[in-house]
Amino acid sequence: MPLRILLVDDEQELAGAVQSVLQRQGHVVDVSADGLQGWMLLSGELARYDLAIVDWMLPGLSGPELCRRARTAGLELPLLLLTARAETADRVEGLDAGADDYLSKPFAMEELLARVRALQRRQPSYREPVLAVGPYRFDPQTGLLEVSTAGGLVAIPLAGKEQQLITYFLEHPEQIIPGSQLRHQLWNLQQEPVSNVVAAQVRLLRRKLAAHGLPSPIETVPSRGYRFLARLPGEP
Amino acid sequence: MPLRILLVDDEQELAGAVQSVLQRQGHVVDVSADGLQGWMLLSGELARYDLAIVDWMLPGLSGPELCRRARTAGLELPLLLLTARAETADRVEGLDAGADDYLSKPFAMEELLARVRALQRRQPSYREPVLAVGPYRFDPQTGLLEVSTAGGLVAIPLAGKEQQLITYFLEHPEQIIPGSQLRHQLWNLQQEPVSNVVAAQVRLLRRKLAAHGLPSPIETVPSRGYRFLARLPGEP
DNA sequence: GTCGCGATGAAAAACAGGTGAAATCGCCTG
DNA sequence: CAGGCGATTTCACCTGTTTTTCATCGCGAC
Repeated sequence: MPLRILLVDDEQELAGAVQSVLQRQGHVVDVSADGLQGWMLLSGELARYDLAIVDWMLPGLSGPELCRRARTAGLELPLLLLTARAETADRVEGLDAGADDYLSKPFAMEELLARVRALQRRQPSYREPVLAVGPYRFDPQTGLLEVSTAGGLVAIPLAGKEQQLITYFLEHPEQIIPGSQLRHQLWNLQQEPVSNVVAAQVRLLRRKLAAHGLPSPIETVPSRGYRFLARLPGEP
Repeated sequence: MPLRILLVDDEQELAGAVQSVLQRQGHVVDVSADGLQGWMLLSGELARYDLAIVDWMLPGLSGPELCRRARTAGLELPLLLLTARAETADRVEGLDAGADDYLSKPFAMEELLARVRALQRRQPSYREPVLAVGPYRFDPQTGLLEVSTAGGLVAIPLAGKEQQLITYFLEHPEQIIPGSQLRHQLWNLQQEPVSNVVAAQVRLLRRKLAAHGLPSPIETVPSRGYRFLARLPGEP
């Protein structure tokens, strides 16, 4: 439910406000003030974004151009263009460039949020599938993690961040995931590296599982990261 | 996983900070304050770099020019350009010059780290192959060194530096490797010569193998260096 | 012998993560 | 609006491991 959002806008003040509003909604937001840099972030492997909000006028690379590039590169995420102009001609150009929606400044935050919600719902990627790996099954709809053990099925309600965390783990089972990577995807870039949020959150998740009598599927690989084991101790 | 990085930047303070942050990530970093010297290091045989981070404005040789030279010389390592905020207009030039990514100053360290990670992942050489020589097999993914002996297969988990060391040995089997070379590749240049880190680390590795009942494949060639023997004593 | 280089063991330093308690935050309720 | 509540983050501290240093030793070459 929380989205990984890229905001590309060079107007400091507005960008800051939008970022904070979106974050308040629980989303994780990166901000770039430059078109080219925004493109880098979008096309790079830094994080996988669920949505990009792009200003029309940008240094480095214009908004529509950015959209065009994104589409050319085969990126399918929803793109929302911001512009000061309301001309129909512009609108058409923006949509032609691959944007999914369009919002003219000034706009009410409420409207932005509404569009974000709409895009999120409408877009191809609105499948929030149930994630299942080994004995673990997480349903984002209910926020319930179900684990099938020898003794039967255990269902554990997870809190927000715990859900995000387990989602990431279930999407990358058996892989060693550096803590820094988790920090990027679940929290955001441009953040002080001095924080043990990840360790803390991992601990909460482990503890919650333990509270239900389950062994932790999250293994710590010293100095490399964490690994989610797709099987309960005691299976092939 | 740890990279050999060249940082070319003439701003003392920034360079120092970046270096220390990168080192804290386990990377090995050389710093050059001069474009020409940077080029020397990059093109020289002293060390093989996995990544170069180059400032745009440099004495001796400009950042883009350095990139161009590197590409012309057929070097394929990822190049990351640092630019000042104002130079937005000519960023394209940087990319044209062969840079893979760029970052505008000032930037958050966290973002630099993220990009470094991304480049590392994105670049052509993202296959971290399993190294195998004779009876030795090292899987960087798991950090496990597997040795097939007469009695079966022994798997030994290795710590960070041990992994780097064994990697280097497995990449240069049967060759006499001067200690100084190891010090360059695994620690860094411009370091006090008064240190026996290499000997100490070699010893730790030998000891760990011995603890698992294996004879040491690392032979000391007095006053010349070390040699990794690709066979267990008792084979042709 | 003694020089130089590397080996050694012990100790120190640096580090990564884990932990519990406490602070903070957003949100709901009275 | 205050108070409460759970979720999340921070803090200070602890622990085990890894890495480096130090002092010393051994050995072969001169």
